[in-house]
Amino acid sequence: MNTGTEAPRRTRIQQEKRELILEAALEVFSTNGFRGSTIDQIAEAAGMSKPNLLYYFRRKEDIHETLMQRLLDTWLAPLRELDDIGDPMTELRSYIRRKLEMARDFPRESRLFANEILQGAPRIMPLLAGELKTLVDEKAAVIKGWMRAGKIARTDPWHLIFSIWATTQHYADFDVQVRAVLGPNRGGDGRFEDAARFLEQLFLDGLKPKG
Amino acid sequence: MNTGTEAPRRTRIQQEKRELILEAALEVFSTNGFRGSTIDQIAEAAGMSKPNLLYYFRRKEDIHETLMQRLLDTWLAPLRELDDIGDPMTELRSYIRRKLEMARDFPRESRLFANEILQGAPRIMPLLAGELKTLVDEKAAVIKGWMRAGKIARTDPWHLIFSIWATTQHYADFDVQVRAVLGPNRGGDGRFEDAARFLEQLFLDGLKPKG
DNA sequence: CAAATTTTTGACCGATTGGACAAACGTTAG
DNA sequence: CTAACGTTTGTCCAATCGGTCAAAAATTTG
Repeated sequence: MNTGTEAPRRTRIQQEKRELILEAALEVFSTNGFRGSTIDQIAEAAGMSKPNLLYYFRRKEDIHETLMQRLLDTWLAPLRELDDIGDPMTELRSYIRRKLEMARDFPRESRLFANEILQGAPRIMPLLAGELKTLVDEKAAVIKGWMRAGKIARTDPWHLIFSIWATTQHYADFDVQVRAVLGPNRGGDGRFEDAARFLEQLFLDGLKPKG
Repeated sequence: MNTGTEAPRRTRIQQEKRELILEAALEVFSTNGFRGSTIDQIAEAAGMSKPNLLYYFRRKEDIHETLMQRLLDTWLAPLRELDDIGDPMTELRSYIRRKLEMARDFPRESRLFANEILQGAPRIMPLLAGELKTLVDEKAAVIKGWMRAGKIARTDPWHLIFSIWATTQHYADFDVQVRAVLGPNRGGDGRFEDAARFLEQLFLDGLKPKG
């Protein structure tokens, strides 16, 4: 009765090994990009032979695709949670905080995504112009409502969202540079709290001195 | 009298062809990363055969290295120009504007740099911890002076610089995503002016509604 | 237990990779 | 013209690439 289009049944071993491979592939892909990564690298990182890996994922692209699908769900979760119910300024502040926490806790996911976009998003272009655009447009409308209600200053909601993405993901994607510039003292574990404090002030009050 | 360590003398043809190769390599490296790019791709983009290309640059790494050296000079120029002479707020605003113009006019350079950092900066790490850190520390001191003088709000100067880098370079590195989300209307040529307006407001006043 | 099924691996394949090399070609100075 | 030098290319190479396959090993099922 298996038509070939249903979700495949998987044994316990298959589930475990697939997780192992995806974990290893996340590490490798996020630091070398898709074309820069080899199946051998992933297999070695996963502690298995190349043919064994190919038994679970028949093609290199299949691993990357699976990884990307999972990524986008969790990656956009904070934006999805941006809601119209609470206080706008609080809502935005907690969105920024959540995004920064994700950059801290899931830097590899951020870099995997950055690698894909940097190289022209050849594998997720439809998703960007479809699902992502829809979501952002929806949230931009929410933000516009806040502006009309005088709850936050009037600006471009789309570019506001871009600026939040850029500033928070910077601490994952450019982590090497951030740590190099901050040096051993300021570049330690505390750098994310410093960043959180700074970003909160930036998005709240900007840089103009208080009159 | 050539000791092998002096700067090599180059014919007119050599200079021209080397330029041609570097231009082609910038295109290829910036979209595929170092490992993801092949000499054949660069040679074809430069309109010459692979052995011919290797006559001008003996190794793939040599091309990338030359590209990176040139890049860093021009890339940090705007920050170098940040000076203590003018009005602080104006000075910062024009720094942001210049960085955004560079993201618009030299997106390939931005992506080349982003690719290198994303992959752990294996080839320019010493530069980051050396020359770059020195420059940023110097400018952070200037900004701190402005804060002490009450010219701009007190925050972390290093993270301020990061946020300017992140928000401006985002429009080069994530250009595909920006255009996909903005759509054909808002994502056209005007997007950089929209971004400029938004960033100016963000860094000046933040998002708090005017009382 | 034994049979059926799933998992693992060594060996292998054609294609592509970065690079070497000598020969051919073009250019220029004497 | 010719010798010297600079430029270009076809051919080749070893290493690595993504992926196949049959057979061995391990596991599950009856």
